[in-house]
Amino acid sequence: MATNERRTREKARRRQEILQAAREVFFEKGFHQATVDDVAAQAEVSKGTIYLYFESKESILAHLLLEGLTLLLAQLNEAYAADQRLTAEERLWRLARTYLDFSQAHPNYFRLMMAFDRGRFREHISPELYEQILQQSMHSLELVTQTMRQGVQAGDFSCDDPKLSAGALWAALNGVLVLMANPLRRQMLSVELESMFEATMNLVMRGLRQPTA
Amino acid sequence: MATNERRTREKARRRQEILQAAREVFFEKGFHQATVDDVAAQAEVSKGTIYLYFESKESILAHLLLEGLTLLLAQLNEAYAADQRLTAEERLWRLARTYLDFSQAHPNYFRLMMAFDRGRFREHISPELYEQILQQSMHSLELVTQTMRQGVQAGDFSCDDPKLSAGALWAALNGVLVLMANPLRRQMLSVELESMFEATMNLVMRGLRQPTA
DNA sequence: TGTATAATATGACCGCCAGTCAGTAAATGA
DNA sequence: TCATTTACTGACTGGCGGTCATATTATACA
Repeated sequence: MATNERRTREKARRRQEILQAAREVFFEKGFHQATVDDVAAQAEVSKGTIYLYFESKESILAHLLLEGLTLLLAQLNEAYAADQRLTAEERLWRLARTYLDFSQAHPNYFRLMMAFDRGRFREHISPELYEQILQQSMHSLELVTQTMRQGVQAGDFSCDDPKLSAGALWAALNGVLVLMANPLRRQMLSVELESMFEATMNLVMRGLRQPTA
Repeated sequence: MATNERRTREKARRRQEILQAAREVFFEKGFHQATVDDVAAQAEVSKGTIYLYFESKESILAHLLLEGLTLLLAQLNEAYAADQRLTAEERLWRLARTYLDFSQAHPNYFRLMMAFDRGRFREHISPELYEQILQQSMHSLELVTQTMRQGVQAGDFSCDDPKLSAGALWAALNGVLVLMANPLRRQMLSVELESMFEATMNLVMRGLRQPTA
């Protein structure tokens, strides 16, 4: 009896349809403006059905975030593995550039990531989902940490703790991307994202090259 | 007739009472959990009265943010002006440390500042208030920029654009403070805020000292 | 002091929305 | 064909931000 199998498939498809509808509605109107009824209408199901597939509005958003993280991780992986002969510094630049590009190409996903760090999600989603989200970002960070180690081993970098340095780079980039996402901040600093990105990366890179005091 | 004067005074006092109540309620329960009725109850007025003094729930929050920014600016000013003989590098460390301390001593104010950067306020508050908030942060940043200039003039730093470097430092610190505010992120990185702060500052400082390529 | 007027405060009420659940429809299997 | 499980529906509920007609209090003036 292949019925069950088909059922499972159809259920997964319906779930994807809802997620697709949510992506369109949330990214179009913004999470707060968009209502679950909007999503239901877009997905051409009733509101009740939404809640058969997702536990809450926030949970839908969290699944979108997971999508975004998976996409980002894929791109970072690609950047990381593209050329085996890259120096650590070149690799860091590539990873950072990939992150920058991602934030520009998928601002909505990026916003979700930043919202996650601010901790609004935790209370509204299952621990399992939360764990998955965390895992994805840990994998991404691991690529940076590995590159730090590579740099230390090659004698290019001198840092006591690669993980710490990776975290610092990550945090700094987050800060830049969030800050420069605001048009009025750009105006206030009279500078565009690209310049700020390069300035920050240069500062950090020079710091990494320098011998530890 | 001094009646009007007294009226004005009492109105300002009532406004402060509501703000005080909002501070307690919002910081205790969190902005989203707290209701305007909660604030009204705490302030011992009716809900309607709240709306005689503030245009919206978000507007109250924005005024609290302004409070926080004013407090921060005062502390930064103090740190900046404390000792005239400080080198630029020492000053930057003091300013950064002051910011760090502020974020720890007043996490709720700090959260508001970060929320502001995410841009959720703009639609809900008056342009004037928005402008004031922006002004406060510009003043704060100006202290950092000035210090950068000092460093360049003294020959300690070599950076093309002091404002840009100030922005980079600011953004990086924001990133660190936001990231490390999340307990699970600290766990993920197996590091505490203090270490991350110093690591990031060291990276940036070394970058500033280095001659530009 | 009494009364008209203005300033202030109130809380019942409205519209909106996330989330629920009793009921309906469709698919399955015997 | 009919019983049972599965999938779906949308009217309804509770809660909250915000409003406004009404009440209360303070002031001005005779």
